Amino acid sequence: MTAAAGPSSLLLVDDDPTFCRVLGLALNRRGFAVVTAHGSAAALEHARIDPPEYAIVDLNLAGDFGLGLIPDLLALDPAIRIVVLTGYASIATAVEAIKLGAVNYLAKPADADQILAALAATAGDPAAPFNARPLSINRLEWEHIQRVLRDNDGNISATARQLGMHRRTLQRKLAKRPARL
Amino acid sequence: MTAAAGPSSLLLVDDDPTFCRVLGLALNRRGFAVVTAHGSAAALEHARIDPPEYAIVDLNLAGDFGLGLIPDLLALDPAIRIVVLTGYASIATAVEAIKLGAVNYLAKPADADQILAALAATAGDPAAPFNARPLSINRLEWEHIQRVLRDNDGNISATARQLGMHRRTLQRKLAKRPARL
DNA sequence: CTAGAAATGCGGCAAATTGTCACGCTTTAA
DNA sequence: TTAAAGCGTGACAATTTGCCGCATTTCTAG
Repeated sequence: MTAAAGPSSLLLVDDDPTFCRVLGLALNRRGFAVVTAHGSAAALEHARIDPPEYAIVDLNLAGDFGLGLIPDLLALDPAIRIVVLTGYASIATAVEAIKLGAVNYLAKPADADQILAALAATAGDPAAPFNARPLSINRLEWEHIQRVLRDNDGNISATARQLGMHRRTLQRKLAKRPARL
Repeated sequence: MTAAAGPSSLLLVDDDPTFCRVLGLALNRRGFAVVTAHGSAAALEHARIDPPEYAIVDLNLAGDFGLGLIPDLLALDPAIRIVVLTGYASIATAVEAIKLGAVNYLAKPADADQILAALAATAGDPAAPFNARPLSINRLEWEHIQRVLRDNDGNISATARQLGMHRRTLQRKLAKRPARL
């Protein structure tokens, strides 16, 4: 990675402007020329004009624009290395994404280093270098809770239901960690 | 599938003789010429003598022990349609399996019909089933553990350290999960 | 406007999980 | 061939979770 000759171009597709901006900045700081798009149409438009080297596609709850976007992007340029990122990960969609041509598939939350490693991953190379230290179990749990909580507009009961955990337990977890990241 | 011209040959690779026999019978009843192998070596031997049309590879151990079998089989005959079946399902290994050339990846328990559907699946032509639900806390934790464990080549002590959890606890989690899911 | 439904924030207790230490036994490295 | 690291296991205390109930406070129709 980290091209020695000029910055690599990267197309970031995600509905959420905040997430887009944060991740975009982090990638920028690591030497990528980042372009963001908030939908398939905009993403394809960008790619048509100037096909990027890499693409990060976020599958949010909104329809299936994410998976369908993969072959569309590859049709414009088969060399684009696409990584799928989603908070609603499932094995079924992971398999589908890879079959459609994505080079990797990550479940949120994923930090910039994990994403870079995913972009660099080569097919079936178990000896791939791993540099990023993984999130602790607790941290991972916290991130996930926050994300789902946000999706539910702060509704604790609904969040607990979706997470398969008791409402009381969720309350206690939230109370125990007022602020931290 | 239901092959139109004669029984299709299928290689079933699984350590567990009982599971092998049960599934083998079920597939036989559906018109497949089933050959079973209880290990990579035996599987490759069978495949070398007479490459099957289909193969079902069971990953009984977390990690890439079984995954390595995929390229080996495809090297003998690139036309083999391989489905990976495992009780230790995780997104990380699913992605790896597909990249290595498997046509599908299923989590146990799966019945014969599901497996047949998986064998028949064509690359990216069916509408992707999009699971519009976030992962449960337990599921997310499991996926993460699998990923880190893989990064550490199965080293439980190192994985526990990185995850900020006690080795004993990790062992208990690993021992408990495979039974379910 | 108002009754019923849903959500919230507690307290408490039993059940399950985790942290921790200890011991014997393989691998792996030096 | 030692020394260091890892693995599997048992046991017991410390925490955490599941699950009850209940008093308030929001929604959400009718």
